[in-house]
Amino acid sequence: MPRYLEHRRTCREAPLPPCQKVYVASISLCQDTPSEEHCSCKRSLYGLFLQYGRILDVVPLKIEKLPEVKHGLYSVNLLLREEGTNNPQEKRKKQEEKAEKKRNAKEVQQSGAADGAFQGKPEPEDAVTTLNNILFIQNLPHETTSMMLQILFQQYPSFREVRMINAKPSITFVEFEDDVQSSIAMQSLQGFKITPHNPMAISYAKK
DNA sequence: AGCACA
Repeated sequence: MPRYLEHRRTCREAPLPPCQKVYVASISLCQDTPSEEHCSCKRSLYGLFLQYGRILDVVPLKIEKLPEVKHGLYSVNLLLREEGTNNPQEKRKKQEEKAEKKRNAKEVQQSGAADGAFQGKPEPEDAVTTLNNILFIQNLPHETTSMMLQILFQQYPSFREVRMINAKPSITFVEFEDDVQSSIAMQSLQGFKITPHNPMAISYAKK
């Protein structure tokens, strides 16, 4: 039995915690025929939403008003994770991050650097600042699939395709039709976490 | 950290 189904079964059998919130998200998706239990989109949605809480179900939606869209729209129903329900590892990491922020703030003060310290120094004309209709994504967790990335990026207009690199699973390229659209997608998804430990780092691809 | 495909 696939892991995402195991997870769902556990959810059904386990007594529910005092009800938090039920979150419903609808997302337009892939072309796969959703043969009930194994559709790659469904699996990807489980993968993407697991971090937010206890997934009750991923339900294909029927859209009568859009007869040409037979499938590809799902709602994800889940109980949002309560604050502080995260595992101890995460807690520790958060504490470390806080401590580091403090340290950094001190260093800045001591060196006398103000907010405008870098004003006047022109940014180097490198890949980070050069617009491109292709985005370069880094820091992806191993379990990332191109379907997951497609779900994330195709919600922005003029999405073209995701190209993963087999040899380097933690990076990928996402193409849009122009650099205006790619920039919007970049801003919106910058730092998006597929797992709590992997905020994605998005920059423009090198020309 | 890292930049592939055409």
